[in-house]
Amino acid sequence: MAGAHKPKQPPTPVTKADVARALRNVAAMLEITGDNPFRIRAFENASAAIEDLSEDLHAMVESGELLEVRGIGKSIFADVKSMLETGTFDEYEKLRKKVPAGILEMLRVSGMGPKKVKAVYEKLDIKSVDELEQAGRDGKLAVLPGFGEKTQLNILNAIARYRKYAQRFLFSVAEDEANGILEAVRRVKGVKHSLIGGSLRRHRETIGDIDILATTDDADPVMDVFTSLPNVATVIAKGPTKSSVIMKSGIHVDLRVVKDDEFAAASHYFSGNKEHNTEVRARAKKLGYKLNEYGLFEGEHAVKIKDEEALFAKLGMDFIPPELRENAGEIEAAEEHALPKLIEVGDIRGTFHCHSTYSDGRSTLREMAEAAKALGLEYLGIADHSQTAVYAGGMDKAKVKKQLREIEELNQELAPFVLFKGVESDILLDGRLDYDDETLASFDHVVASVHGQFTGTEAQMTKRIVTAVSNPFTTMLGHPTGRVLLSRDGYPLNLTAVFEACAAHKVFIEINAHPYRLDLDWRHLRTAKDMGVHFVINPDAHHTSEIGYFRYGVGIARKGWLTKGDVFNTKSTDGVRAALRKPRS
DNA sequence: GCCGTTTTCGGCCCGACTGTTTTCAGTCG
Repeated sequence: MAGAHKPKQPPTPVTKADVARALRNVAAMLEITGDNPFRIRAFENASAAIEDLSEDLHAMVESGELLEVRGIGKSIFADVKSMLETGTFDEYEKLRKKVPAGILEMLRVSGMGPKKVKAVYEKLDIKSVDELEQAGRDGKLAVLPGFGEKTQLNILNAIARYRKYAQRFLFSVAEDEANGILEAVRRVKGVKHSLIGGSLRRHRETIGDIDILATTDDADPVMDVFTSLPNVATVIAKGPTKSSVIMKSGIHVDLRVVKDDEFAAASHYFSGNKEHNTEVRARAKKLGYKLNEYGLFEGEHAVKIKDEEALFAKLGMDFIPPELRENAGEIEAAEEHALPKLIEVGDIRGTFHCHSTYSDGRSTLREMAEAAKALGLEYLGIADHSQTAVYAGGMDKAKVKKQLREIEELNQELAPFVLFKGVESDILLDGRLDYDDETLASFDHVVASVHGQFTGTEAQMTKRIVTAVSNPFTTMLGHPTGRVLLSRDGYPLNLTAVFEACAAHKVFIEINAHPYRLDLDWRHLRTAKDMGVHFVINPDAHHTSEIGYFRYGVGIARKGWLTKGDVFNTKSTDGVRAALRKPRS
């Protein structure tokens, strides 16, 4: 019966992101209809669980494996299955009839929660952000019960901010802003500890807002300094323990202030994602404690904790590095003493995939080499664009010869520092590389990358990349999915097939560390590693100032649970040289 | 709706700030 009204098979395959969005929308609509809060959370949790899956969703539903994922029970499993097969599910359709489409958008306006959205919808028939703005201008919001002049003004301001800054910020941009604020906070007399928390400390690839934590016995001066920083555009809230501002850049910043002996609990509290924190607090409760941002409590009395390490120990866990605090299995691993020893920036001894003035780089080979040396690196892999990349000044064969000669001369002069000879070869439409074998053989390494014609189907793009990876001259797969953060999704790809090919042909998968890319995504690293893939962290530098980007890639590698041994460019120069001399078949 | 050394029912994390309130609801993280 119900099936008769279901839409037909959707025209495009339903993706993981589609399912996660649908579940999140269900949660939002349930909030507005005033459903059981725990039921709402179940849908939110399920949405997050689906979003973080690294394996193929269709396969997991097919095999029933999805039921093993924490947060997915029988009911939501059925919803997901229905969504994959028909494009929707009953609960979703039922709610969509009750809650008009534009209403969910209003939830994204800061200060508009489910109750207020429901109130303006029911009392004023407001169904969109546009209508909400109009009502505010007409003074209609202020007269609603529970609303007032101030609330109306706040909503109008929040709409303006929502319009201007609906987007997120690159990690690198947010980090620079946060460091500036942190410095100012640290200079305030009486501040003992301070740190950048939140998603920045977890090294997320994009950042919604900045969280800063400071400890002092006298909060007022810190809050005064913070809320009157020259780059602050608006003060949203100011209290003795928490203040919020919007910077001129549009980034929202929270400052939390606690007492010095509360630092350990607070720094944990302000670093994990919501799910990690909820989970750890539940663990604490089970052990008879209460955990909040001020400490770990046994009844009324606070347990003395010196640092985060001691806090985890009290809860029967090893220290969980901040990057892992995403509730992705780290809590269980910490209890079983099974967390990996994560790679560190200092483990990196050189890096590859760097451009020079031979293609679209802005620094010469010599400048690049000297900058790498100054960073303490032992080697640098040059990989300028290949001849098809005309837009980027790609090298024809004559230019390649000239560059290789210049590199050899520089190596004589700069030894023991080494420039490795390489190229970033375009992967052509049929998967071939961009030079004849003789030219390819003259390089120490070949980074194979897709730079154009992204519009193929998943099957076509996968075949194209697998073909390139199977080429005996390919050493590394550059920016594997081609995404550009905040602007472009990657091309459709069967990553499982790509990982298989890379493992089989011993091709390194690049973690492109350029702050705009951070590709491969950290969510896939564990799966790839389990399939036997090794990685290389490359800055994709086009200027001397960009070589150091590899540290962003290390952050991503850490989020993906990688160790020093998983990453090629932690090897010494000799180790790298030996590995690059792989047999050409 | 999910989950289980609290195990198939009965729980489910915790606190700060604002604005509209005469004691607290709503929102946020």
